[in-house]
Amino acid sequence: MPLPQHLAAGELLDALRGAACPSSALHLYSLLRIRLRPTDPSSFAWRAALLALKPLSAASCLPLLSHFHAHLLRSNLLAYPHVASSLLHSYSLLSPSVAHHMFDQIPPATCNLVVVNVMLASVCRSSDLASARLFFDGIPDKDVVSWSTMLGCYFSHGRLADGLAFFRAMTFTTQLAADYVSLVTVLTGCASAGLLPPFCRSVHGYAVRRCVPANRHLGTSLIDCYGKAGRLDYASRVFARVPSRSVMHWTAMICGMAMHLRSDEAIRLFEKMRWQGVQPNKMTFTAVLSACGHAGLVDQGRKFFKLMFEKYDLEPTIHHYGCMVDIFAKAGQLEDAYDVIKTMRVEPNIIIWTSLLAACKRFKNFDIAVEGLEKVLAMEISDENGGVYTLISDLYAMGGRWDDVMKVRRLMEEHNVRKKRGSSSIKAGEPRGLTVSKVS
DNA sequence: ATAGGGTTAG
Repeated sequence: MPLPQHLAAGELLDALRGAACPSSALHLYSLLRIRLRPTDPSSFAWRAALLALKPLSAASCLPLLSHFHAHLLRSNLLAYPHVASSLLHSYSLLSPSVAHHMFDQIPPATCNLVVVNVMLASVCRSSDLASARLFFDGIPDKDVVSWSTMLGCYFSHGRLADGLAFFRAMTFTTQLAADYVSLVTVLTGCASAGLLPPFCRSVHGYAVRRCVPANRHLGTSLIDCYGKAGRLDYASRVFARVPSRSVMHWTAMICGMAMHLRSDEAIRLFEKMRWQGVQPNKMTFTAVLSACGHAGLVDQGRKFFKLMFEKYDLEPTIHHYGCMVDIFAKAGQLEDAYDVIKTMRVEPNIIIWTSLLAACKRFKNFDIAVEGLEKVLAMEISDENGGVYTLISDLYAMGGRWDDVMKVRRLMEEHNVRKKRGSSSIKAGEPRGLTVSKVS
């Protein structure tokens, strides 16, 4: 980047806004500081500080950030809540414990609700649900951001019923109007659980009754939620009423179709979207490739996979490779599936190997399974992937490798014991009084 | 006007 020595303060601000890397941001900021030296920290100065802070949380640059922190403290800019909240936000992305420490140092005059909400989000990301709830309960004048942060925390901890109850408490016991972000949060929670359509309908109804302004995020979430809950009719209705459909709307719709095995409709939608000049993104390709997998459309899948990087210049991710392995594996083309794994440019994960192994079992091919068996056994197998042990042991039995069968059976037993103990200890340790009825 | 919560996948 050329040194913009000649730039005026306003132009430096613009350059700072575009700065992508920490060093260029700090460099521009120091130039700006020289420009601003005669004047005291003004609104102009702290705007610059905010812009310089953004790139500092993008990379892992804790030392740089601490350095900048010291400067902000010296120049008294940290007294501005805007600056303090941004710095806290940057810290919380790099190191939650440092963020916590900084929060304790913030003087009361600076610590407004925005600062507190940033800290709440940090606690939600890095602590357990109980600590987050304790922090939330301690906030005196909660606003809609405090509530939606806590709401998202329930869902990210997999506590769907509690999340929904919390949402109801928010709408019934406070005067706060849910905005589109809180609705997107609750809809995403419903969607990830594949919850029954009534939940989506009641959230949708709330949005209509309370005239929450429709925007593309809300529309996308509604389509996504209805689609995943299996109400493709409702999803289509929302989709049809979107004035200018973005790639996110299309993708949510295609995904819903793919998920409920309406593969030909998913593919038709995909082609229609392209025909209307909308550029598919990585998610769109994941959705359409999974549709091909479900329907056993090998050639279509191959075609779309090629299209993705040849026409749209998108680098395949592990999800796309996973879809391709699935497409070949389900069709019994085990060599092709194995070939994808061997040539892919990402490290294959347990899902991908499992997909191949399941097909090897179904099509009785031990030779192709051998490498996968060893790879999977070398991986960390989480409780939710526990079923893979049975698959592995069945495959070894199929190959006549009885020593390995015994070895896996032993691993399985250890795994089961650990699993049982683990889940019971979590239940016992869980705080009880943490229900929404406590919310005033 | 400027800071904080959400973003689709197997």
